[in-house]
Amino acid sequence: MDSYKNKDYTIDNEQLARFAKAMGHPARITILQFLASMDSCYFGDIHNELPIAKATVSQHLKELKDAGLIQGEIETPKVKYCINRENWKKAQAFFDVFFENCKEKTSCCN
Amino acid sequence: MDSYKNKDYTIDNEQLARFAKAMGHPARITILQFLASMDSCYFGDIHNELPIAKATVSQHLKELKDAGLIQGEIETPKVKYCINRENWKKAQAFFDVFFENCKEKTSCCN
DNA sequence: AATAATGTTCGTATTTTTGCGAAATACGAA
DNA sequence: TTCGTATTTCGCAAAAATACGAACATTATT
Repeated sequence: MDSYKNKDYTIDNEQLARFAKAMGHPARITILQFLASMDSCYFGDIHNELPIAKATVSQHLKELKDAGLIQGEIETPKVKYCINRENWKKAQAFFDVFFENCKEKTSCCN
Repeated sequence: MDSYKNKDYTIDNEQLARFAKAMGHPARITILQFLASMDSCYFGDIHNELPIAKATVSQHLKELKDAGLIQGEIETPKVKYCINRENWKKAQAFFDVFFENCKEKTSCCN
């Protein structure tokens, strides 16, 4: 009998990967940065920052929303987007912890 | 004449997205965490932590290596992997700056 | 009611990612 | 030289990501 291996990913690792994946495209990084730098942010403003079609921008926004990093609010006839601060902090904490776990170790191979 | 738009992504945003993308899969997060927590880390050890085939592990390692987050060293007949600390710090700095740019603002929509 | 303004959704095409098993590679040991 | 160990590469398939234009939905204005 082979030794048992617990082979599932942890919830935390799944969550961190989810956040990272959402950030894994320059358009989405640009969107997040843009939103993080201002209060009022309509779809059109965001589209204006990017070298891609409206439909594509909309898709990227949907992914960011699904990952929880932003939120949208209809303000007819426009749509106002902004950072979801609660989850933003959560993401920040996840990344912080992740990177802190690689503090100086004496004997790594480099 | 339409107003000119500078529509290229910045190098920094491309780089950050690249790091984020590399971290955008639970297997790769798990690998990075594992490597960050120890000094000696052979392929087999890594494979043992994951619920996927060797070939797939090898692919994920390649992506992490291509993104610059890890490095491998042949130690015949094994291959020893470790965190690339230089780029790790770089990535950490990128994420830090990114998240810090969303400090408290008074009037966001949430 | 027709038009304009603002986004989203649909349909589609292309590329990339994820995953596996089998074959290949490299090399030390028998 | 053949065998076993350790890992990568190959070939393939399925699924997901990226991107676009066209069509649609909504509401404001004429």
